[in-house]
Amino acid sequence: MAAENPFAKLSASDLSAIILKGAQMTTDRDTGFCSGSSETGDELSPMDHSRLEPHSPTDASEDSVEVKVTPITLTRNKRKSTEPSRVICEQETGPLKKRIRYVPGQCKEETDTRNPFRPWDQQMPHEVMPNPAEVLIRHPGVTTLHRTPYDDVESTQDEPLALVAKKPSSSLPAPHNATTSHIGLNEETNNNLSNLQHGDKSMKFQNTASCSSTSLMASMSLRAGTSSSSSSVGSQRPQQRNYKNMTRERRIEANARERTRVHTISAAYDTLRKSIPSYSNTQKLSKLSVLRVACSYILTLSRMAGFDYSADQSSPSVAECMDMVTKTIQTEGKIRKKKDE
DNA sequence: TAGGCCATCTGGTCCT
DNA sequence: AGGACCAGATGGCCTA
Repeated sequence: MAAENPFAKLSASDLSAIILKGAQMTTDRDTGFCSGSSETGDELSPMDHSRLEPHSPTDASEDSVEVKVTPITLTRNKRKSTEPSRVICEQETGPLKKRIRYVPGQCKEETDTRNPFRPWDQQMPHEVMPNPAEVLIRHPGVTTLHRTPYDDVESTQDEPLALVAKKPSSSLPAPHNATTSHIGLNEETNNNLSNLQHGDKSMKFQNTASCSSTSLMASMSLRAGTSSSSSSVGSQRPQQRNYKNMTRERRIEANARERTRVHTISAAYDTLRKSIPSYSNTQKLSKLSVLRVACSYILTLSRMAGFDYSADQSSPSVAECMDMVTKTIQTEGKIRKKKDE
């Protein structure tokens, strides 16, 4: 039962029309776009808005209605914590970027194969992209919620940070000393120290062991599998497990799988992002915007093919769909601006 | 500087 | 039992 391709019915004129529409849209917006507060030319009239609202997936009210975000009490400022989230060591060099952004133009040669909808793109959507999970290279200063960065010259950045075997520091630092650097500690010790600072829920991992500084030191030798300086704590300590009796190693493996899974999803978003018309080459639509634009874009194409994929089966005209997708791209483009490169 | 967006870790649940 | 999927929590980056 092969699925019928609805776009197979598109005539050459239809395809050229929508391609031209998209190309014109991108070129027009590229030249005229500025910040939402200052731009005037691209603004739609209220009439246009009222006309298009019923079909627009970008209706802001959708979020407020369907996704009721109840304010969380006792929520502290993400960036203005009263106490430092972690101890910054002077030895930490380089930017503390959490992740390294992938810039296509820096990794591939310039080509002439361009998407008619996104003429600035360096490649066509169908080109095979490397698995982002494999491309991802972590910066030595990468910090995550449950890990603090460390500076180990023996660590290899080719591996996921969580899987890099760490050697214990030759000298044991005082765990509760505010001036103590995390540098040189192994991963689990960093976890513990971070947990202590953040009061994180992941301290469940410590349920089987006391959360004292002694256990922190013990975990250091446990993880490293050595008895260098903390052998006095006990070399026969059982492997730490969480509430599900999951070992630390299995937790790390699960984390890696989860990262791969999320990276796969992100890659799919990137593919979809390349497959839809966008506002300009200086912007990167958010995932939510990508979904919104894609929905309106698909609806437009389906209407051109003679189908009606609208949620309310209102059978909007192709012209209305064109306006809708244009407005969606405009609206979503204003939501987020990427700084000029 | 507040807020949006994202990546990451983690635990819970479901499925094979 | 283990993996996939999901949601919550949290910190970093970026922008208005």
